[in-house]
Amino acid sequence: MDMRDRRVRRTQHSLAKALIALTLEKGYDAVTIREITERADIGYATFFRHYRDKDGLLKDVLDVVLTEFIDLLRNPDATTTGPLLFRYVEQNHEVVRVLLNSNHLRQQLISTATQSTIQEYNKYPQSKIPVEIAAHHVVAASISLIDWWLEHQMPYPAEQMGIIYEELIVNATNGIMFQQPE
Amino acid sequence: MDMRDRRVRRTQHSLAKALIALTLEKGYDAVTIREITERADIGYATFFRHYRDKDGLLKDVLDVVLTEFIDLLRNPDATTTGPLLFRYVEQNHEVVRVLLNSNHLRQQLISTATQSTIQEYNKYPQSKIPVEIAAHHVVAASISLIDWWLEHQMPYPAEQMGIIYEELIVNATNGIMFQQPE
DNA sequence: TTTTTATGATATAGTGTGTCTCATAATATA
DNA sequence: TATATTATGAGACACACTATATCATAAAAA
Repeated sequence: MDMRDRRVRRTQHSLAKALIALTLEKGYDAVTIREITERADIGYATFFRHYRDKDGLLKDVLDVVLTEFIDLLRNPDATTTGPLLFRYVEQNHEVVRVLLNSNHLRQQLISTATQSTIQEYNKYPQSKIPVEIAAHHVVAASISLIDWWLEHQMPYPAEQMGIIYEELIVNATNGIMFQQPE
Repeated sequence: MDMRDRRVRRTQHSLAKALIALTLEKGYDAVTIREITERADIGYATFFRHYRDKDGLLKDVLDVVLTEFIDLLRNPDATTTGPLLFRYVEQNHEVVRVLLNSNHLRQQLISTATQSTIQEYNKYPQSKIPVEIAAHHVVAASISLIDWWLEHQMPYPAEQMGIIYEELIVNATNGIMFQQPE
């Protein structure tokens, strides 16, 4: 499919917008391809000329955000600040909600970011707690916190959530992992 | 359906075992009712004489474990010890894996246990971090840790996981929530 | 042994997926 | 602008799964 063709861009854009809207309304699993094409006002068969199945469309929609998001979640030391992370989530809140609603992509996000964090932790002295567990804990807890925030209609500002994130997750874990170096 | 009838007990038990086995093999969502009845060697139509749908069977299978599990997850202060929690998970690891594999029941577990934990936290002095956030953090992180342990074939003994749970989650969070009372 | 009832087998209607074909309209290109 | 290209819409189709209904039979309770 030639993305320079205006029709192709229009079709894929309509399908993407419909998937996001429907997923926010009733959850990813409950959305059917028929509904997507009806909402997008696109022929049913046309869907399969662009994507293998529903997951194919989802992957395409979230490709960019998934990469950026993983970058923000790795290195939970000094590289990324909490407020930065939560401002990003706020700006992309619809797409991030769709992302976290998908079991498969959520797990992919966690395992990729965990691997990065393990590398980061291995640079520093060890602790009683296995690095793989601490890394998974930090990443999974971060996603849980973001998920809670989005599912509760973002009741606190992004700056405050960023500070809470740093205290409750980053500092709390680092305090246990890297206790007084001498 | 009369549970005193031997045939009823046999049918429901076969369906339950088949659901657990198939879910562990390929994930809950991928399991069809046809597969369940074939694996259980039960007529397809018979399934619906006992359960409305797949979720109905799942609910029945996990009813007891869900209740016990919620009790173990609430009150993360002194009532439940980490080793006790992880020994329980170990003894019921197959059913717990099925439980955590279901989006719906996982969320129900988190929100119920979170509510209990909020009550517990409200007995003590406040902190900069909202109680609802801290409670959700503790519960969600506990489940993430358990999930990691089960999905990695329980590489560490339950006792050690219990200690890690207390350090990484309970103590770390309480240390931030209830900093020196004087 | 007799009565009750859960089960198996089968048919059926409804819904969603994924593929295919053909006429048409939108687009790119010369 | 004219022409060739190609994405689209509409419809038919095979397939899989859900959910319900019926009836003879086997298993259980009484």
